[in-house]
Amino acid sequence: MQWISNQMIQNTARPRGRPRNFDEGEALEKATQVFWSKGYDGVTIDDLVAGMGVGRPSLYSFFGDKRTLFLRVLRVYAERKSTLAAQALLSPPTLRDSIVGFLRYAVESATEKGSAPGCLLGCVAPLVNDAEVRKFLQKAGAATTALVERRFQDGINAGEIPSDFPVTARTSQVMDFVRGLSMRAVIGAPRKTLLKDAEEAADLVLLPRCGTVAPDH
Amino acid sequence: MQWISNQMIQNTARPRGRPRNFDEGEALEKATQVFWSKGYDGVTIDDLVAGMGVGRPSLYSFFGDKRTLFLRVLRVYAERKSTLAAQALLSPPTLRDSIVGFLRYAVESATEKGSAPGCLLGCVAPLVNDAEVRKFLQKAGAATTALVERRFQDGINAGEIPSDFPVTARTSQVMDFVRGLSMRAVIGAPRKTLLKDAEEAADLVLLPRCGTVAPDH
DNA sequence: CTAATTTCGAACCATTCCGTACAATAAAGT
DNA sequence: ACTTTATTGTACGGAATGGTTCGAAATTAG
Repeated sequence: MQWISNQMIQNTARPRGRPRNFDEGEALEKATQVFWSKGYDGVTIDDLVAGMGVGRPSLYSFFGDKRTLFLRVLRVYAERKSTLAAQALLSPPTLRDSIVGFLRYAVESATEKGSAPGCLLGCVAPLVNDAEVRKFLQKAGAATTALVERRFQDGINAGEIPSDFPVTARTSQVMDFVRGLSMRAVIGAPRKTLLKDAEEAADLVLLPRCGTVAPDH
Repeated sequence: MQWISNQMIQNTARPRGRPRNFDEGEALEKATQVFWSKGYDGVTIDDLVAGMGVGRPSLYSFFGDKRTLFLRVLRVYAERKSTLAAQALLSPPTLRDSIVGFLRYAVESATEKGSAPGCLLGCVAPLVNDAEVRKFLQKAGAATTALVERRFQDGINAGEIPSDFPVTARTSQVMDFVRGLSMRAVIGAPRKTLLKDAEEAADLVLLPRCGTVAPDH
């Protein structure tokens, strides 16, 4: 009975020919770092070859050209990041901790040691002059925006904020803060500063409407 | 006495040899557009030659290489923009109009028809991997931050906001909104949306401290 | 009109870069 | 062992790119 063992016990049914010299996931991870640190237009194929540890012909045959690879990188990056963001946003019991956690996560991932500063989705991809990339970014942005908005709604339902809380406005403000904090990370703002500002931003967007400042005289 | 007329009446003392075929200021303006629309790494010398209307050897002899030209473009762009931003910020009599005007200007210049979306300083320059560029951006950012902060202080002195108004926090929040709104312009958000959000952002940052939302249960 | 000065435009060269072709290699199937 | 299949590494041809050279053009000084 041991003749099928390979396919049955493990899922490692060795394909057929010479085995690959790289792990697809790791290679994509490396590619992410390359694009992230050098920007789309700044990377050459040789950068990717060197950074991914994949031979040039293999790169083309498995990942296509630069644009195709970038779109794929973008998708897996967005997938992972969106998961973690949702986790940071939906795990805490209180609304304030959710918003703080969400913004803190944005800052932490934008100032991670060993990665490039900023955010691939929020800072570098927007500058790629490509309709499909733009479309993807709009879609991804709308998705996380919806997530934040829902969290605010839950906060209303839980009575943490009044029912007349301006949810949509505050939601896009949270998103703008994410963008602003990420961009500041890119130009070298220290993590500590950004973390403090993230907290203060959360406090701000949670402020209840209490009568606009008097626009008198 | 008419032999000095050229130098005295006009300031057009024709240098000596063949006259230039381009206006330096206009050429820099065109270069700005090129960098702005294609990003630093995305532009080639030929792009600049085509976009500026300056021959390739002239470009090198008058503006140096790409990096040098970019730094110069950055400086004149920052100069102009900072002037207009200060004007938008300091002209209105009320604090609210100042903040609204400031954010509106950011949105309008980031969604100008005929120019690339976003902001050369806020969106494309940060991605340039260059120490001098980064330093310049930090300096420019600090300068406009100081401008906003001073406007808040004036608002306190004028009694428009309470004296315990958290000036520094709100200032960096205004700056983050500028960045966020600009980035959204880059990914294609319509001007109308951004203008509305700018106004709401101004309302938010002007909100007086009125007790944080209860972090109970 | 001639000489001197400055800029322009075409062309050029070396380098980088992209995408692919081809033979060598490493495995599985028979 | 021999064939088949799949991947790797070298290496290549063509295109693009960066920076410069050089003669022609345009203008002023004498």
